[in-house]
Amino acid sequence: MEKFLDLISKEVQAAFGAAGYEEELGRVTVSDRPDRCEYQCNGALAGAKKYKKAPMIIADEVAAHLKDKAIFSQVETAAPGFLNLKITEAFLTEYLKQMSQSEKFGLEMPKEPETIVIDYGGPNVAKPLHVGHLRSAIIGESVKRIARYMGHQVIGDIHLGDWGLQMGLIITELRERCPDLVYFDEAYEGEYPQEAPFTISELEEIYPAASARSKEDAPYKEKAMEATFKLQSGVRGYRALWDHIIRVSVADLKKNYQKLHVAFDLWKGESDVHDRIPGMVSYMKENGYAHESDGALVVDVKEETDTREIPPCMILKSDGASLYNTTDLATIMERMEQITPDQMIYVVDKRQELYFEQVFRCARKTGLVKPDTKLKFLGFGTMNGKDGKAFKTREGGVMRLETLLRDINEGMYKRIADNTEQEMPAEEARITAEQVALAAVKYGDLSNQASKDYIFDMEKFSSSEGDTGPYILYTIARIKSILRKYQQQGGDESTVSLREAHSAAEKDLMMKLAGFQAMMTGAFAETAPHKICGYIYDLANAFNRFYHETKILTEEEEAKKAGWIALLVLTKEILETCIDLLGFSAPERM
RNA sequence: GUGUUCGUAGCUCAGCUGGAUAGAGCAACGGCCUUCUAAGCCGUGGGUCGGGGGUUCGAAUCCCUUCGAGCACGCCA
Repeated sequence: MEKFLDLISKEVQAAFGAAGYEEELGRVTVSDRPDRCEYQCNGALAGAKKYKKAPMIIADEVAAHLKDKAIFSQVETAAPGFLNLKITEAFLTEYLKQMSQSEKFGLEMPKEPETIVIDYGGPNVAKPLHVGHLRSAIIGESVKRIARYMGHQVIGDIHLGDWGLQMGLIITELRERCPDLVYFDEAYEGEYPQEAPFTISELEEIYPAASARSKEDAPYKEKAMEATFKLQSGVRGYRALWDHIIRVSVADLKKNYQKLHVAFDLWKGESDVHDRIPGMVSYMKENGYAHESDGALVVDVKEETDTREIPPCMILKSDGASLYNTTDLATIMERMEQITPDQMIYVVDKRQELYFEQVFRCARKTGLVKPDTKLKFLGFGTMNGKDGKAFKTREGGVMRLETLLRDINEGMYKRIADNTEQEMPAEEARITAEQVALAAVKYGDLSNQASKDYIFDMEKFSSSEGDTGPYILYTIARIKSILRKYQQQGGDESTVSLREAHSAAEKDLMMKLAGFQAMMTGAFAETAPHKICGYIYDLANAFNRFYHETKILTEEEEAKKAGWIALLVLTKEILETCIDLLGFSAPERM
């Protein structure tokens, strides 16, 4: 289905053409002045210079060609050259009917779907998730769902930090504590135990301990580096231990991401491309891309148009070891081989922008990707506390994600338990609390532009007043409640049909619904989940206004009531679709 | 130092491919429940869009400059 605005624009563009002007000028937008019109076109103003004519004259000429068009109920011109339009109820209603009968509300699917890899999450194994991981997960998940809904083939890759010194540190610390473990017996040739010699809680304690010690204890750090080397060169016992670390850790990560409604298609990590690195490095050397600089191996990525010096992309450190760049490039190489995506999107802290610029340029220059493969950096800002500084616990430490979510859930549970309006069993209250809490957190994050820092204010996010997740859920729960009662009255949702609006509020709601496709297209094109938030907030407002002035279930005229029910169904479906794209869901009641 | 992002109401944020009177929410104040969820709705007050200059018929939006804040700048990720 064509977008609503495009259909209107088409008419106006044709009118511009008929009046002897270029059709491009006829682009229509939603009105800035709802007191005067519903849609507006500024083309006459834009065309005034080109045609050396007063904009008002152009506007009047175009208006003359629009007067008898069936889709407009009002065509007016206003100084200095605005074209003010209102559309007919019939046209709007017909459009919404088609929308409600179409797959994905008539959203047009791409002729050639893209394959897109989204790299987000990026946790390290053996380390608990903390609030720093929240944004990547929330934004990445939403971007993934949006792209998928738009008809593309999307693969989410968690890209674990599962290689390197951190692993050596854990192994070293384990060896200090339990030197008798069979994994450290180099003479051992038998099978290693199935059971890991540690739990996730132990693992989470071991890493920080080892990390802290390595900073003060040089010989210890030596051992850790040696352990890292042994692991990477494939020493059996170390690999077996590493396998345990990964398994225990991944199981825990899955559990935690599941609570966030975040699901990855690929659980790849840095270790997956380890074997590929030597080949990639020699490829870069042999083809003259890489050269030595201060002992390190680098690829120059400067370009003439640069306004500043872009440092070269380092492939190997001067001690010959690989680094993050190396595994990232090797990962790109592997993806091109195995998936051949049209686009790769990295949802990463914005402070890494320069770094990724180097990696992308290097990948392009060395032919790791095709010339038309898009590499996109989606950098997000910092999550700050109410003081405007980086979000911390009261004690000043890094807050674990689990702790944060637990606190929010508890607060929300109390809120529900205290609610006298809706009494619900404890079990339902618990599930509802989790749903509302997740909506609060995600909406609070996603309603801000991803690239900006934002203030994480849980009190504000979990309030149902204003532009918040709970407000959206409340609106949906309200609609669901009416639909339930309608069924109890013996009504059948599946047979109802939309009717023309009887009030301004109803028409406004209908026009908001009609804007769904344009909004989705924009949100996808700009990888901007906050546009969905803005849209559903407007939509929820429009619905609540309509709700307050309209008594639906007590309406005596059955056809009228059925028309409203149809409108509610469509509103609910669009709201639920949108929140699903944001990564949360609504309860039946709250 | 170089580069980059940002500066919009008391607070938190939209708007930024130039268009009419710069929008929300919170906070403040005032209304609306014997009828579909008041976690709601309606209303009032509140702004030199950091400052200055420029381009334009028209600038929060584009350009320059200046002040202020954040961030990044080869062997971390």
